[in-house]
Amino acid sequence: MGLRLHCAAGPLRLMSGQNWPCLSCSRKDPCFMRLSRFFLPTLKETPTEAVIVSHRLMLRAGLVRQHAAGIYNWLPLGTRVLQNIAEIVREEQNAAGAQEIIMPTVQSGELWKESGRYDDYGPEMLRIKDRHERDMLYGPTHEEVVTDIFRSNAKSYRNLPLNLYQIHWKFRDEVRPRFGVMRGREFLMKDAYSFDVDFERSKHSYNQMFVAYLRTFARLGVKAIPMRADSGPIGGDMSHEFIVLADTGESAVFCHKGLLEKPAPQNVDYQANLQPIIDDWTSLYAATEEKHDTAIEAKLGADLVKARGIEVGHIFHFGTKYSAAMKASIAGPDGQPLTPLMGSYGIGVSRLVGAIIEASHDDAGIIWPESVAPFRVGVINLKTGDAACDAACADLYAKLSAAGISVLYDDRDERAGVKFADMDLIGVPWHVVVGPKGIAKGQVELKRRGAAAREELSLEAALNKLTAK
RNA sequence: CGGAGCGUAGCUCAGCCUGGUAGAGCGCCAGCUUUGGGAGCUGGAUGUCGGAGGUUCGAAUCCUCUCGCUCCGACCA
Repeated sequence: MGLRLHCAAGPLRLMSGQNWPCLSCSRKDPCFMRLSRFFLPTLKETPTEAVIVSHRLMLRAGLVRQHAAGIYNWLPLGTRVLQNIAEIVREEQNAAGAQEIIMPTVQSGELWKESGRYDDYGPEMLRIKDRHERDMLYGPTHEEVVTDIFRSNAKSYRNLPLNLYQIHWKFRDEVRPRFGVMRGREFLMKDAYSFDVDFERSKHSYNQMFVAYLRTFARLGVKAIPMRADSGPIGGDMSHEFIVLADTGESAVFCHKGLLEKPAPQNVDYQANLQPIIDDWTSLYAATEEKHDTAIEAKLGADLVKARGIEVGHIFHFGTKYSAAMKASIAGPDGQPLTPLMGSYGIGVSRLVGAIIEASHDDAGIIWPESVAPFRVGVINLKTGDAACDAACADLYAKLSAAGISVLYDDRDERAGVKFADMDLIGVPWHVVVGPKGIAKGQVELKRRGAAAREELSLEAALNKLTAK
């Protein structure tokens, strides 16, 4: 069997917009790995610096290591999860009509002086001087840059509508970074920016992102509830935060229980009027701690859900704030200058890794939703060196891989307990346990991570079951 | 940025008060024994005791400065 260790994931993958079958590299074949060759430094004990469960588990499961306060190295396992999340975000952005670009991480301060934010932004912005003493900065957000791209390249209303997005690293010099990647200083974010000719079109762009977000979070395996957020002077009702519900969330949230069961929109035509979908979701009460209304909640009675949540997305319309300040006007249909209306739409990609763990874990470790799991299936060889076990595992490994399923094969010469513990800790969704007793009867065990039950079945039956998904 | 605390082996921590030349458990390496939920025994490797300066015959320990990290608060994708 050809062992293809090609998944040395590169950061460039995060920037690409192509739909490769392998989420971790440019190869067309699926990713799989023998654990004996995979760089997975797991920890039995919890490092003292980690306080919340997702941070603890990310360190213990070997996803990340801290480099400096609020700045992390992503190890192979964490990188795979991050890339899986980014890929789902990317697919849904593309489906909604947004186009991927890459803007600089280091920006010129000049643009920020134009918009007025160079002075307004404060010490959260990391300011840098280059060798010529020019004011540079590590981008905390990209409204200025994208507006500059727009004004110097879009000429006419015919270029609209336009929605440009990137999945890129940002830096905000938080006073107090904490909670691991949930509130780091450097973080991976999807940020999209829409340009439209008038309010109605702009609202449609907003609605497109709203729907794309509902679908994105559903695919990521989390419940994210849209909640009305502060919108500033121009936004009207066009500002929403998307909050993942998790018991350990940082802030309290209140919502109608109907929102919890509402399925994400299917087969969306993004050109059609999306307003009914938005109205359907926003008609039910949902509010964060700061904005909640006890009078409304009293009327909801048993329909009220009190929970805790983590903000993972934020969309808002801000009209001509930047396009006007930066003189980004184009020719309108009547030949007169037209200042486009803009919106911006963020998803905290690296924060989502933490948020998903907060929402999905148990005492033994992480429980990944299948869509973001670093590997879909873990094959546990209980007795490495036993001819029958080795052969069965090799067979499973090859066939699962051939079927396009990412698989992690624990071929290490370790005790059973260590293998079970590690596989639970890193949260692989499906475990196939191959031991000498079972193999003698032609059987293996199939177990779903998080479920107590194990199913004994033949090797073929296990394969069929896993490849049928 | 206000308040508090911590830096000793890869991880968790003891030693510091009362100075005497570096420790434990886990992990790692080798061997044996084990083998279905983080095994047992034997042997081994590993530290500029965060850094700099000072006091002293002698500093992980006392003093000064400095860097880093964490927690609580205010603030945020």
